[in-house]
Amino acid sequence: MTTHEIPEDAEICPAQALLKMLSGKWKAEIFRLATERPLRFSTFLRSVEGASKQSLSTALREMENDELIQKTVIREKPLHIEYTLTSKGQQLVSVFRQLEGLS
Amino acid sequence: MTTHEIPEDAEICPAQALLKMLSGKWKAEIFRLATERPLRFSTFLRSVEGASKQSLSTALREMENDELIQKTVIREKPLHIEYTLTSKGQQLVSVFRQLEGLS
DNA sequence: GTGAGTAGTCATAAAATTCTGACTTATTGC
DNA sequence: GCAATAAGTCAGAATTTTATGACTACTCAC
Repeated sequence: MTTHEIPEDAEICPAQALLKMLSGKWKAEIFRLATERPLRFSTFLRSVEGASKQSLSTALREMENDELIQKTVIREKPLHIEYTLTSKGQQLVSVFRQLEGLS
Repeated sequence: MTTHEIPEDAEICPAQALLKMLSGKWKAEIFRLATERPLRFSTFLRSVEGASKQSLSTALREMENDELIQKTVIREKPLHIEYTLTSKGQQLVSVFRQLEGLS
């Protein structure tokens, strides 16, 4: 059968793709916090009630793959990791800010 | 205990609220189709593979409550119902269009 | 080398979301 | 009245997402 392969992930609409990248219980919050300051794994868990290590870990990895955030190892007093917005992520911020004007 | 009531739905960020309104398996697609032409219940079910009556019904009701779409009874040849974007919904379209410019 | 802090992974359990299929109500054509 | 179309609702099943709790690995201070 030379089925006319319907692409499994037929994302024609960029906005739709973006919504998918930020869907899930914690991704929007992760993104928002990362706009304010570098995000750390344990800090997020402590401050955001209800979130689990597992979900956070998965969300961070997916957002990294989607190039919304990036991971940096900080070799300092307490060695740790920081997640910050990529330039792609930063670009979204200005679009989101416009939303705050609307009704 | 006069707990300093942490509002259960502390949606301070409008962008976050919007993402929530468009989260779920079919809402983005519903929204996108509604930007193109009035949306009908059975047409959606026929054209979008995998969607169930139940989910569609729920999604439409929620989006109506969120004032993204509105429901109109069309008293014509085959009496039917049309879902169209509200002005609030329309406003979002221009914001989404900007997304298409980004990487 | 022991203990504390940071950042995870893994298997399993619980919870939330979505689908299935039967049934309902209203309108229209014959 | 009878069948067809449109737009649903409802209970229960299946699927997907998220949470739990135990455990690992690395670094640093003592």
